[in-house]
Amino acid sequence: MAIESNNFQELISHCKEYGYIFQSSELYDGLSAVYDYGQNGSQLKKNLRDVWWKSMTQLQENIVGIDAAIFMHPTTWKASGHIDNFSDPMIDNKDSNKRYRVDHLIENFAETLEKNAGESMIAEMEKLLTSDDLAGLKKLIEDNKIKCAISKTGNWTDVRQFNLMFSTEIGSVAEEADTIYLRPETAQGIFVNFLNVQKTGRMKIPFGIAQTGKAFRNEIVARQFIFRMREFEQMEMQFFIRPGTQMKWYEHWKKERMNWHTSLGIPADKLRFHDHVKLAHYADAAVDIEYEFQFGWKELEGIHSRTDFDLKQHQEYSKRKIQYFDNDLDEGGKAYGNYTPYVVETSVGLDRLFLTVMSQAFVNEKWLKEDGTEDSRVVLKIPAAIAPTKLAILPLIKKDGLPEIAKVLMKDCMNSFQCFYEEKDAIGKRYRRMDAIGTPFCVTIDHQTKEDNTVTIRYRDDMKQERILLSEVKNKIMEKIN
RNA sequence: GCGGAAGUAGCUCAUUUGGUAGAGCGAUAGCCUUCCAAGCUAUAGGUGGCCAGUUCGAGCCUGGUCUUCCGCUCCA
Repeated sequence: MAIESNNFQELISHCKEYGYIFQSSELYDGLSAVYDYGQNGSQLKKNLRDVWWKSMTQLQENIVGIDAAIFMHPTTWKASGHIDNFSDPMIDNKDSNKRYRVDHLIENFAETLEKNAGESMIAEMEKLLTSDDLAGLKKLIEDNKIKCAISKTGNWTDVRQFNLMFSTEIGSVAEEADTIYLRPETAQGIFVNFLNVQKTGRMKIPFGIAQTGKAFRNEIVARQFIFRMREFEQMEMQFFIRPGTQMKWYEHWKKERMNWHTSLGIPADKLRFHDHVKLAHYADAAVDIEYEFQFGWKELEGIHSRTDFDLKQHQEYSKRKIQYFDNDLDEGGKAYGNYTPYVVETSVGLDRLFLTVMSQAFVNEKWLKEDGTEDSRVVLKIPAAIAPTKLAILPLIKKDGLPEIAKVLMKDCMNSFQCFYEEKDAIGKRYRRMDAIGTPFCVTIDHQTKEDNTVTIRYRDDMKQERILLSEVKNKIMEKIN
């Protein structure tokens, strides 16, 4: 993969230098793969979340939002399959230092055997996996003389268990405390609330439940800045539908979600669908919307047809009936009656969306001035609707009554959108600072303002300026950010 | 987690074989300035990532550790 690491490095530095993203606990040398959002980053992130929330709830007749807790009953994760499937036994080859998932290693080997021998080996492996017999798995590998593909040796470490879920205790008395997990995905908070929302909201299928929130995964390796973090935020929506209609809705949401990303200003040629070849245990169709980051095409959002797997699992583990009674009539004139709804999920990583927007917005511009010398600026061309600060209000100089006029405008605008006031330094320098944090509009108050009540409005993207009435500033900005 | 590389001021870097750290930019305060960074003055800011060891003496040598980057690996 071609890596333009310089550009990506510049973006990471820029994020820190201009208050977008800091490494967590940097004062204490940082915590690996955990990041904090700074004064500008937190506002951008909030704006992205708000835009998503509005598009998925307010603008949808049949989708409502919830905010489920991060802590959930431990049985949730048994039902969802995370306790069994979210932890993988791994083994390392000591000579090549290559690490394998034990099940992949054995499966690949079994495929090279005759049919019967291979199948009995898989069966043996399944038994050992189910009983968490790590020593037995190692013995199986050694007895069959399974070799590392790179070093060609059988010099293996012990089999070790990697659990991707973080655990902690609930209850302050240690002996009586129960182990609970930090949710590795937000989806289960929706599934366990399906009946609550459906009944109290009198929701009729098809309908959706949306939520945003933190999820936690103890990744073995977490890299690429905020692309893969141990603590991250998901924005997801579970759409509950009549069984048999899943492909229709799957296609519907594929289209909707792709359109949403392009409406955010992400160019279509930097986005693509990537179908999952190997499906997760719950899905009958799955696709990723990928963005072309500097480090390659990577998943931004997942759209999954999850069937009725999750609701059925929770029904089984909770021993409560999770069904929907559908009064609509089918083609034969009969009510559809009771069934477990199918689910189509859309799930986007907020942090990844943030990184996408920043990657797209970050531009290092260079050009020649009239006298032939080079000029440059670093600018974040963040769409005005989501930019952290919308308007900078700048008195040309800090005397002659100009700051007073500027402060009146500031007071008038700050209730409607994020403003920033600055009277220090030359005007060009202030423009550059606003470019660097992505402020789309600057308004400069000068001496002419005192005569005819006009100001200069300067646009970030093309650096063009125009003269407008002071009284029009607020409405003009409101127009541009909506 | 394994292998490789790196870590000096907010940023970019310097400090020629070990002798107790400097610059530019930036920041802050003031002056000057009527529209695209680079006019003047002053000030602040570093226990050289952290902890040990060797040495009379360590930013520089050794070990450990933390973090970052690259490769492997993993990714519901």
